[in-house]
Amino acid sequence: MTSDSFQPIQGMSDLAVPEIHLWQRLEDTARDLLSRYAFREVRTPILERTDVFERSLGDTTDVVRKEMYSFEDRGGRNLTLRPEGTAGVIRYVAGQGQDAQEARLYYIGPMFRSERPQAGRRRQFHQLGVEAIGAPCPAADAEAIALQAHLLGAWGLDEFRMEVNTRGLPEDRARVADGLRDALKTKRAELCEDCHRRYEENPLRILDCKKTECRDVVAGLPPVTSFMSVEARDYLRDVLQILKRLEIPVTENPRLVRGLDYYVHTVWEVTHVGLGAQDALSGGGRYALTLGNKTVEGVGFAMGLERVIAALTGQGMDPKSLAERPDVWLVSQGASAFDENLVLMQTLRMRGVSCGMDLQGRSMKAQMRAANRADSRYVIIRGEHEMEEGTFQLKNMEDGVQEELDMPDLIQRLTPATDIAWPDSEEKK
RNA sequence: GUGGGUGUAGCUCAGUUGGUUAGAGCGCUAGGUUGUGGUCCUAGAAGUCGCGGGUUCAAGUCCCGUCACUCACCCCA
Repeated sequence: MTSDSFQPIQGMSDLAVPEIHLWQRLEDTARDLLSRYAFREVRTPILERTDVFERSLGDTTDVVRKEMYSFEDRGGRNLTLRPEGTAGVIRYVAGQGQDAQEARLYYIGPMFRSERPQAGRRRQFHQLGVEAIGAPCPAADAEAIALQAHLLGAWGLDEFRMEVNTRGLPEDRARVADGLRDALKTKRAELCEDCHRRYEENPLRILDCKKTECRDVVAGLPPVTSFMSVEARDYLRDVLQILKRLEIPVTENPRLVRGLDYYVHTVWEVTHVGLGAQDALSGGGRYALTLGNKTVEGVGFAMGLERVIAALTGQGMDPKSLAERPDVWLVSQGASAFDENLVLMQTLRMRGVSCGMDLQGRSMKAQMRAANRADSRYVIIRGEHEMEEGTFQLKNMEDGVQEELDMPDLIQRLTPATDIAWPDSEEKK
């Protein structure tokens, strides 16, 4: 039933079983790998002053103009739910002064954009972002790209494609726009309606228009780098050279465009074939961001985790298979066995054994069904007979083999790790 | 913000040209086996047919509105 009162608000999802297993695995492997690359986590607030985003993303970008969740708080301050992660991290770094000149930081968390949801696009979505602050040189860019490729590989992603381009220096931006307008002047009539608008507003965008008529026109254009300074071209060349030596497979794409205003020099994007219209798993680049009287330079990328998960499940990864199974399910017949099992369950858990039992005192058949549903490896059965004898039935749920054991043997069987010390005073009450 | 598609049990979906008490499969609960799951058989619980209005003797079915979901555009991860 789709009852409105049980539905999260538009474009926001509850992340729960079974997908949550995949989320947790992604986060675990990411944290592990990022620390191997000497990046440290930072958790900045989800809410920032609106101008933090306006100034860093550029107040002409769509993200700022029409996609932000902004509101006034009780003190009349203008606040915004973060639409991306870089701005907040830069705000943090800028406030740290000298100490953070060479910060290597990552974040994982929710971002908010008030767009119409579709496949691969939510209003609340999650990004893992990496920011290498300082070290404004090609090696830093190459390292970030290498890390990105490593991360995607560690997650088990197969068919992703990494494309690299440059935005050039800030002063190259106008030159590129002018150069493109000039080159397109005679062919304007052949462009689509949207691209007519883009010709004025942002000719760079024409380069990644999906319409065939525009693609034909774009194919005949000189590469954007030809409008840029020698410095910009050399920088890109160096980055690509290092990547080659690191054996990171990337494709140079002179038509790759990235939307946010803060990018300079290297930009890149990762796409995946199985994703539909929103096929970008990740985007990144070098940036220079000015906040207050301070400019922070860095290189980084952000990955859309929903999209990574969509790509992985599209590849056949089953979140259910990642669920942890309990070691033991305790089944009891009779009130005293039930009481003793409650105590045994607690003891087992204290010893590192994962276990569960039916707490409602239902029939044995129902308890066995529950054990099966929980996908438990073993079942411990205690009835009147076992209570009298002081024994336990241990049943292996995979092969159905069942044996009667006393407490020391039972403990032996359930604690594979020898370093778990079982007190021999483990008495039944 | 714009356009298309879809809303019937927890899930996936049937539902004839409007015509009695709205169906199936899976799942769930219980029984067949009063001490044993996963297979099988039987029974049961579970639906304001998204919501509101209209047409009609009669609406899950037709009309209008609305909400939600979904896909795409713009743009972006």
